[in-house]
Amino acid sequence: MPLQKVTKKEIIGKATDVFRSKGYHNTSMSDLAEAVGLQKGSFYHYFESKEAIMKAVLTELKNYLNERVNPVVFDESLSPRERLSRLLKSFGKTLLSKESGCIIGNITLETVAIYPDFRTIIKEIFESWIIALTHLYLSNHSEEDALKLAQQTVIEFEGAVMMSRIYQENSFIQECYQRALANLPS
Amino acid sequence: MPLQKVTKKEIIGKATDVFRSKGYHNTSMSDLAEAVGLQKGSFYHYFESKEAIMKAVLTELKNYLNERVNPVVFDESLSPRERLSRLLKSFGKTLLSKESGCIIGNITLETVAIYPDFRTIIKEIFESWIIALTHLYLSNHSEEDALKLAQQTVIEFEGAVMMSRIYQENSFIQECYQRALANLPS
DNA sequence: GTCTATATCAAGATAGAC
DNA sequence: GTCTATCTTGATATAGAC
Repeated sequence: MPLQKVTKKEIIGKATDVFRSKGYHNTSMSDLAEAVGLQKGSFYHYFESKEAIMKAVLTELKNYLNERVNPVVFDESLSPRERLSRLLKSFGKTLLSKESGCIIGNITLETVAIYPDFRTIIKEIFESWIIALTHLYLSNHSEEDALKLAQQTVIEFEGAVMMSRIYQENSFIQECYQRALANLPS
Repeated sequence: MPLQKVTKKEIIGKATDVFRSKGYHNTSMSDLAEAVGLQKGSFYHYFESKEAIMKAVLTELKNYLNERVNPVVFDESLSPRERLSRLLKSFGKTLLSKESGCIIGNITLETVAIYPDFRTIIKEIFESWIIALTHLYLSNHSEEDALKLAQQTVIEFEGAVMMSRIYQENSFIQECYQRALANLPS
């Protein structure tokens, strides 16, 4: 029996990069197979369709963010500002690449109208992120204001990533981080 | 000689709607032809490729915004706040649809890494918009602040449109308008 | 579990009749 | 200027050998 070349988790990781840089419709099953060193036919042993692998990528992102990234907001040994700083940095590390932008943003605009399943997972990702941010902003804002600020931070994050790709410079994202931090006491 | 069914301008108008709702890669030449009531083969009489029609759509948007939308910022018979309000409304009317979001945002994330020509036109669109917004914000801000606020307004606009599509509600865009208006004296 | 081979279909684009 | 017919390619997906 032949050697197993990859694990499902490894495939999901590589597929994440491919989808982020090429988008959904412009990514072929060959692209995905090649990225993990499999023949196209072999790829179907792990995922039955392109929709299935995309869903697995989104679900893995959601789980990772909920288990490894969002919980930092409850670390009371750190100042709210420090927690926000770490949250934003981790989010960037998980979702962004310098050349390709945000995988969630890229996939959202391309698929939200066509694949309700994708939209559901993406919505959950944004919802937990907004909850985490709201928790931090509550340290010096009313509940209503904290929620609005959290939504605004997410909105600016995605908008800034788009602008950074058009202008090919990072300053928009940096300033977005700074504005978010300015919402908390220093 | 056969009847001419459509003009180039009409095609560009219909194609704008199709590209906005289906994106670039998921739009086929058949989709475009069908939208204007032509056979696929006939469509090539007007545009030699999908890239060409997309470029024409972006260029037309750019020209329309520069000639018909952005100039409102120089209408000194109106208050800066009223001018901003009209500018934002016209931008929305030109670029957005309730179901499909912003054509510029949609096309940007999908093509910016692949088609430098698209990126050039899109960048010009954002640049003129930022210039127009900066002009308005100059009425009560320093040059540096006005530019930052203008960039922030654009960023929030695109981010808010994305969020409004995920959550399927309009409030994000409304609040984005309100925040922009709050930058000017009432 | 991986491979090669292949079925099926739709895409972008062209040719030529009217 | 529009049509039908067609070429060519690349896509998703499946079948079956090893």
